Amino acid sequence: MVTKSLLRLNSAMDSHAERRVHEGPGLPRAPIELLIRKLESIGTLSPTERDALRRLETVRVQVSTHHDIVREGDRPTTVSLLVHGLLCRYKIVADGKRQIMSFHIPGDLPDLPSLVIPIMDHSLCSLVASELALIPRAALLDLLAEQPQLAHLFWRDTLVDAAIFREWMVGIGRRSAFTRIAHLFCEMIARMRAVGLSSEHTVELPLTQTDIADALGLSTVHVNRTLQELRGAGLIKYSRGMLVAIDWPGLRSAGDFEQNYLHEQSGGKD
Amino acid sequence: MVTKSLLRLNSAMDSHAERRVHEGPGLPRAPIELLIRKLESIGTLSPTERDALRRLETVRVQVSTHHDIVREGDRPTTVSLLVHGLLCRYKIVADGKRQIMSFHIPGDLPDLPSLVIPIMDHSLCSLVASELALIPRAALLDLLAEQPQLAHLFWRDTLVDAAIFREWMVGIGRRSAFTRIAHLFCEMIARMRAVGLSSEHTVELPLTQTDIADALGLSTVHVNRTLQELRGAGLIKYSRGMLVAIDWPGLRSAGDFEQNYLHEQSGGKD
DNA sequence: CGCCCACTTGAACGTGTTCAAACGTCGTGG
DNA sequence: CCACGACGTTTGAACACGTTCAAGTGGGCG
Repeated sequence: MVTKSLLRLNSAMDSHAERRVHEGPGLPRAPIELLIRKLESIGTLSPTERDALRRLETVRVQVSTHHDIVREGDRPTTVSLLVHGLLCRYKIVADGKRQIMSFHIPGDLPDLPSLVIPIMDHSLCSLVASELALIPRAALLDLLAEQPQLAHLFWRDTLVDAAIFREWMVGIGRRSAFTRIAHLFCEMIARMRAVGLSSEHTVELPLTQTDIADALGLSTVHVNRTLQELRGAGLIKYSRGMLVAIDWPGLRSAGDFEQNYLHEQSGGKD
Repeated sequence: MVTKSLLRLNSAMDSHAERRVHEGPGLPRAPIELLIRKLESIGTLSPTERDALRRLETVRVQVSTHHDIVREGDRPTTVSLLVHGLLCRYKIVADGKRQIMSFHIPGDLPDLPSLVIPIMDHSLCSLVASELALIPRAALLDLLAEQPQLAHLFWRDTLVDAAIFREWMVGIGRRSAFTRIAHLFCEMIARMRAVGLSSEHTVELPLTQTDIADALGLSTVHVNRTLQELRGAGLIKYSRGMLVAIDWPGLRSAGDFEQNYLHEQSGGKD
């Protein structure tokens, strides 16, 4: 189901739902450090490259829940780095159903593809109130032209992205609802661990059951019942946006989860 | 269903199912010209870039039906350019079901991602007897290091690839079998038109019903019945590997097909 | 306090699956 | 030349996983 808020016509660039703050040096949790950590989770950065990244200037933006950051057909002039919150890519099909194609956690650059393919073929929206750091497209293009190894790493990031799409396709096409949901939870936990956003097997994942349904091609009713099964099987606890994998090995095997497609640099810890 | 042939243990590099021919100059239908046409369908090439591409040396290889060209876990040392035939990317899930994630037509570089992510997270196999031109990985890396614009275009190619994954996800997740199959046919026709492999709305597409089922997350039985519906609705003819869109506008609307996600350079003709 | 939204539950329904069998075609070998 | 096997396609019938519709509960926030 598509919510009214998803269809609002205000664009990210002129919305009152945003608050913009120019980023000075020395602010806590500097966005670029998050990006560096993300890039280092899938590859290596030289000190020169790290410094070059740190010289990027960004504009911090706050967006409210269910705010479209970019929309299908847009030609964004900035690339969004997610600092805090949760985003998703989605498309609406002919009869109004929504398909979510990916979730994005802090450190991600969900509209990085627009650097190379200027026109968006899908929309990007916040699932909770979130904070972004906008990187001007031109500045990033200049940086990548100067630093070919960095360009390679950004390319790599978009390829890991594609690998995640493929894995979701396998799930939607060939796995049961139970396995699909377990797999999604494994993936989100693994990705968050890789960038330090998880303690033990607990993560903050404020998805509604509708979000999960739209991501996995299910109905909310069935998601609800399947979540109860997962809880009943002693695999997870999940309430008020906190997901705990009580039985991590059990969840992995229930979800048929093989971490290799995430292409993490320093192989997972378990 | 997974066929025995998909599980054979011979690898592309040592199989008797291959015949290798070193590529001399002046052979008819030079593989690189195909690649150039493909790249020009999604962007522009300068004369310098075209010449640089033409200096790539390739090894021609023939592979038989259902031959694994690269397999999950491999680290290929060449990048495959499909010259003739039809390939697919696939994964096998825990209970033995196969999910096909993409089809590849002549001009495609299905394992291009291995240039940047050396280890394969899925397999690549031929659906009919096919011909490849293998480009040494190192040579291609050198070329892209010298020609940043060309590197951008290859990046772009992998991003269009990802856009196709997303569109398939939407289909598998949120569209009916009828719409899904119609959409697949539209996509294949559009892609083949873009590289000149289609006359009118007729294409050679030697897929079995099992291939279609595994690509769209359906059973072969249901694919069979849905194909009969598509024929009955006067939208297509499809036999012996030749697909004809009798009613192209009808097929497009039945398939909820919006061409934009293919990001073709010179906007489709209809 | 009252509304909105997310979650939960029940029951009927339907799209697509599974199992089973038969048919046609093509290539191979006796 | 025909018998045979392999494979793809077609059909029937029972079944199941997940959907849809509908109603009601619960919590957070203005």
